[in-house]
Amino acid sequence: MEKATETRKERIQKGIRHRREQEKEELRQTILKAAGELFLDLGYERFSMRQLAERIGYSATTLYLYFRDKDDLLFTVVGEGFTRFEQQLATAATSSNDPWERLNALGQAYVSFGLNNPVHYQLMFMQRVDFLTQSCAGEQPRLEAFNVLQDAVQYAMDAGVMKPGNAETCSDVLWAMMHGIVALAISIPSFDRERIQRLTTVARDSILKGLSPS
Amino acid sequence: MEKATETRKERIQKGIRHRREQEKEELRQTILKAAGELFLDLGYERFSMRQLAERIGYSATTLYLYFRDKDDLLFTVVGEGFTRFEQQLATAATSSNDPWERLNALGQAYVSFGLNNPVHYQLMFMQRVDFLTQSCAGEQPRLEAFNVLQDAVQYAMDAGVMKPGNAETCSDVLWAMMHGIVALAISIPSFDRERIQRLTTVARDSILKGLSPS
Amino acid sequence: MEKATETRKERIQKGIRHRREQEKEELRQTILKAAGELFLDLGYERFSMRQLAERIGYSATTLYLYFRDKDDLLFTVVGEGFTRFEQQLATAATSSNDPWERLNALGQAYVSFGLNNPVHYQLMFMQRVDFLTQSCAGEQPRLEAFNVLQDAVQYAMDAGVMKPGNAETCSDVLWAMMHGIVALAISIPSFDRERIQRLTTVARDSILKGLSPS
Amino acid sequence: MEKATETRKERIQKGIRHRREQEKEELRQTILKAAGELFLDLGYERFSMRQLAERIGYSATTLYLYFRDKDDLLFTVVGEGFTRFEQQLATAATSSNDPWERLNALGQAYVSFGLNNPVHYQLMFMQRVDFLTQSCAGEQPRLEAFNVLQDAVQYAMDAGVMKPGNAETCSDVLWAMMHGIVALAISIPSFDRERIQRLTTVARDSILKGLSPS
DNA sequence: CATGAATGAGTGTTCATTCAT
DNA sequence: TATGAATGAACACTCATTCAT
Repeated sequence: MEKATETRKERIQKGIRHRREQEKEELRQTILKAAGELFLDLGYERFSMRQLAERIGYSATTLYLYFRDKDDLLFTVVGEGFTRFEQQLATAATSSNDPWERLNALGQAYVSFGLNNPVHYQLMFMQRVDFLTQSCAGEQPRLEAFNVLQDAVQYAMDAGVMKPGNAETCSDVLWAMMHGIVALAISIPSFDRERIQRLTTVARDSILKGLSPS
Repeated sequence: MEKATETRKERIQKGIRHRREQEKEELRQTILKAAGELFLDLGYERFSMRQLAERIGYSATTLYLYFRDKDDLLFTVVGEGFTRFEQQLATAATSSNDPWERLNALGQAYVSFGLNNPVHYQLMFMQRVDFLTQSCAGEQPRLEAFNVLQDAVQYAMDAGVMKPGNAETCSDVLWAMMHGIVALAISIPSFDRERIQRLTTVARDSILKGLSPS
Repeated sequence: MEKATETRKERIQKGIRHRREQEKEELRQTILKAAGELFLDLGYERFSMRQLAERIGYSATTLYLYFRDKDDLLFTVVGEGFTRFEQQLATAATSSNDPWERLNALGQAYVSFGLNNPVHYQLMFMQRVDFLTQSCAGEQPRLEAFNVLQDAVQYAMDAGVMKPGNAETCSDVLWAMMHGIVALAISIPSFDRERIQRLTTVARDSILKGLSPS
Repeated sequence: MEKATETRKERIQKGIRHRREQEKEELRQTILKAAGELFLDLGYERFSMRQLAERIGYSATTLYLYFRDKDDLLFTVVGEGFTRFEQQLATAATSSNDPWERLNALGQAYVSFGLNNPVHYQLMFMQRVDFLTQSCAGEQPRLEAFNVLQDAVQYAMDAGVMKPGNAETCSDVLWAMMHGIVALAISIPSFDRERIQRLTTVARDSILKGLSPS
């Protein structure tokens, strides 16, 4: 009977623990979400822990229960962005077996991610590039996300639809093109949606044609 | 003799005045140089007048003898960069009458400027784009520097060596390509000199081929 | 029993909360008191938050937990003074139905307030008169405190014990007399208690006699 | 002949010296005048040596050739005010042999000085009373300026037109009345010229009547 | 006589962070 | 778990003042 009681207690405790963890995770997500919005509102430099706390209705101290310090919070936000980024690239990379279509999908995914997540994109590729290059403890370097691009290039070369050459270099060209587009779109107000659309289209056609075997 | 003496005095005073102005100008340049580096190290917001002062070995107060405030200092740094940038683009734009060579020269000039002046480039195009878009008092908007690029594109289209289309869009494609190259080169350490060299070469060949009439 | 325990907990928590609020209020009052003294010592502009902090043995940052900024702090100090001032005048104004006694009581109250609260008086009427004239948000202008004086004058005129005339002007005369006495008493050390006493007595007798119907 | 030559030299030097002293004195006066205006424009606290220098077109350093420091300059400005103040009171004190007219003239002179020289009056009697009470080296204390007032009161008492009593106290009453009027006029915007005029008239009539023998 | 260059001390204010509860 | 209280460090900027020339 004692055993049973203990089991029951355990079960209850387990349940409580589970609920608590869930609640904790929920607040954590709330913080991360609000942090992203605040970055968007105030820009990277003006972002402050106090304002973040005020926005979510908790005390500033509470934030430190979930993140070691400001950089830890920031790193997590960026990390989240990378995860989504990698997922979307990976999805695009497997969307088609046609080499051109695959590359096209990758480009589309890249630019879309940048335009739809300007805050994260800026943090990841423009303001805190250090997070990109120095991998966090125990994880693969974030830079490897671009292997899928290089693989797709190699795939296209092997298939003979792209003129042969250094796959890394070709991949770099594509990356530079995409990054240039997103960076300009994010930074410069006069690049409105339509101008970006035209730019993207012509860039894609040109670059693909340029990389085709002559 | 009195006259002569006075003349000598005058000459001496002139010399002194000249030396003083020169010293003043030297310190001004020292400040600007150090400011650029510090801006690059820390970003705009974290850049601090005190740190700058300490770095050049002067008191913080002294900085205000040379620049009205932080923004004035930054604006001057960026402004200098723009002036050099525009000059180099303009030189490139008149270097040849052959449309392709002209575009090529422009691209070369753009990328070279970025690689040789990473501090200014980041400030101009990556961190304080607001200075690019909102022209300073009484001057043309800095954005017009890119008219030379668009003009060169139009020139190539008119000459029939580039496939016809929207000159602005084609110019945007070139700009995005160049900006992407420079931005990656500046931000990401693994982009060493040779990798950039290969990237630049392939990018130029591809993009020009891609924009040629089919 | 559980219930009882909870109740006890609650009572304790309530007590703690109460004590905290009390401590907080105490520090607030400490700040206000020290601020008044420092304002008086240094004048408004030379008054500094840092010096105040040092004087009360707290860090400067702490002050901002209790007052939004320097002006808020000052405004609170002055506002407190006004409240007490108005109360004392109001009490005096209702102390008697005899017109002369009422005026006398008002004068007594005014001068007493000034002599007993030199810090507040100086802030209110000598250094930050702007707070007097421009009413704070949503409140009546502080200047209306003097309506009681003018009313008492009108009351005396209506009763025929004061020679008829412009009530505002007569009220101004009384105000000027009282303000002059307090200002000299506060500012000039050689005006000791006895000299002030003699001055006040003669001033009262003279001014009342002077305002009587001939 | 040598002697004559020397005499001539001396005369010339004397002349030069004289001219120099004159120029020096002129600049000194220029500074003092500008200082007064700047006090009026900015108020006592915001007054700054740099702005004063800029206003007169000299370098800030130059001010220190004429005044030891800011307080010295301030003291001189106040001292000038006192000199004018004393002169005007003295003139009024000798304007008539009729006791009432003399007192009246003194009151008029006092209030006029305050209204016409609000900057100096504020410095002298409201903001830097320390200059009033602590006499500067080798001079009589400024407070003695009020002896003329007390003498006039005594004169009136001796003549039997003012009710007998303590001359100092009666003088204090008059001073308080006058100071109150000027202080309110200077500090409170709603005291416009006409209101002050009415106030002054009634105050004079009342106080004089009040002080008359019953 | 006059000044340009320079500075230390100080201002109000915000920040990330800690600690006791 | 959450927080209120508190703080040291830093920020941009202004001031009165000095010193060599």
